[in-house]
Amino acid sequence: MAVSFAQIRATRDDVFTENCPTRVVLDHVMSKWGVLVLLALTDGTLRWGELRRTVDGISEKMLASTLRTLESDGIVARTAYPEVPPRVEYALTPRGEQLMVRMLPLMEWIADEADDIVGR
Amino acid sequence: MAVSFAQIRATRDDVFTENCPTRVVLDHVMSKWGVLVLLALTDGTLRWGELRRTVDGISEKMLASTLRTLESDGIVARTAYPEVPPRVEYALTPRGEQLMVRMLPLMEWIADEADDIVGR
DNA sequence: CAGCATCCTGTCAGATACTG
DNA sequence: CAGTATCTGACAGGATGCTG
Repeated sequence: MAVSFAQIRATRDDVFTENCPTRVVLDHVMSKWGVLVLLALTDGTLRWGELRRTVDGISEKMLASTLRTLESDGIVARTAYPEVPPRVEYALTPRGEQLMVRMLPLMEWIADEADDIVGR
Repeated sequence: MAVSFAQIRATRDDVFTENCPTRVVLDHVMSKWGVLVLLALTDGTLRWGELRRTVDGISEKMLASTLRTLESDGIVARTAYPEVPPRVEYALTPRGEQLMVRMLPLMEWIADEADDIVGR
């Protein structure tokens, strides 16, 4: 295995402690809707309505709160154009891209194995 | 970027659809306690009590249900020894190790960036 | 020691309606 | 179009007590 957990723990010993920053980021980024929104943005900028349609089943409320969280974490960038009708675009920031580079192999594996795991 | 989301989507077009296997596995594996338990098991077998102490803040109920889910997904293996007092050990299965190989780089990045993201 | 059964509660998330 | 506001129910999750 390329990197062991002990290695992570060596540089940061509070990964398992409640209320440590790692857990907070973990909850934002690995949340049910968080991953799906990030995944949707991986291939490029999307508008609010496109996101809503792409992430099947997400409510407006959850989309809004997910986007706000990811934006305040500096993972997603929001750009509003002063037009009528309004146009707002969402994209990954450089930090968000760094994140997705690491998350995509994981997603790819899950997508491949899912049928076997759930058992169909 | 090594792998794009479009690439995943090409082999599996239902990633964004509700109630598809991918979403189920995603919910199990990326759940709040799921990741932490998996992380704890990455460096080797642990007993129930060790897991409980390692994953700070987890309740017995959540530990039990998390382990049952991961076991039924074939990601974690449970071994009970017929002794008094009872001894039960949990370890990653080969499938679980495959998963963690892909999750560790992500965890490492999150652990590194967490302080910056949360802003301390 | 390693759990399960039960009860209880707070939060999250869905539905609906409204607005700049 | 891109949201916000409010209400409500469901369920995640905690506390407690018990058992093989």
